[in-house]
Amino acid sequence: MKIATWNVNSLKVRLGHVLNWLAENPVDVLCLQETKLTDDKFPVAEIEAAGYQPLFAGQKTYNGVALLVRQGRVTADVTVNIPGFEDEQKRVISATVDGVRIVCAYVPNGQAIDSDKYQYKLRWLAAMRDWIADELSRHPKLALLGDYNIAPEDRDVHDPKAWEGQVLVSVPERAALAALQALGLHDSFRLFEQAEKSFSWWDYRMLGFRRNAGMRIDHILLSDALRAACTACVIDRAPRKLEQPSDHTPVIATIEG
DNA sequence: ATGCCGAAGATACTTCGA
Repeated sequence: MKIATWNVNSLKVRLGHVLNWLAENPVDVLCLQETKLTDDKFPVAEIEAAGYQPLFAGQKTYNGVALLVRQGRVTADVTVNIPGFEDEQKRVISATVDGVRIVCAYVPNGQAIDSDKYQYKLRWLAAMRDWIADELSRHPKLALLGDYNIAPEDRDVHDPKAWEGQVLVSVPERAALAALQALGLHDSFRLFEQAEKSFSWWDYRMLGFRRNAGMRIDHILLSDALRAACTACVIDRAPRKLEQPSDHTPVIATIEG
């Protein structure tokens, strides 16, 4: 089984990239973030024609998440957002696919340490932790994929000095990510030998991609059972080189069995 | 160089992203 995550920064603009990528990379599940589409605008026909079943929860302008599940996979128990956590913003969609619990998450950005949005980010992450603890008790095979808006370590940041103490790397955010991992979730990317300065997002400004001035903020966390079966995790930089790219690029994990 | 780029709602700019 191959599972992937990609913040597309508008599915309307990036639909062609997504369809081309799926043709080249026929993963079993692709998790999308920042679709920025209300559900009535979701390109259902195009996704189905590409051989995928779409599950989605969107809103106008901001956020929006989707799961594209390869046709033939058995899908059950679709959940939108974090149960019990009141939230207008559409940031989570989950489903059980061939017995694996897939959680697709778009973690709040946080904007700045002194902003309300940062407090919301920390509250959101605490609610996510509590809910995932519950989910793990029901689903030993669980993968939490998405745009975490957190760089776990300094080696995941192009210029740690410049970013020190800022949003995406601050101590409370990293502690919130560590609290998720303490439930028994593992950063699949770090299970394997990886190139230095491996990133999943680059700023559109200041020639970020050309200078490889990026961050690794898109992650695939795997439960113990899935970690044991994981044979690879890679970042695919190719879509970031296309015309009119998303600022994020896909991350893919391979799980045997 | 966070006044930079890009998307979206709107229609002259603003908000937000990371």
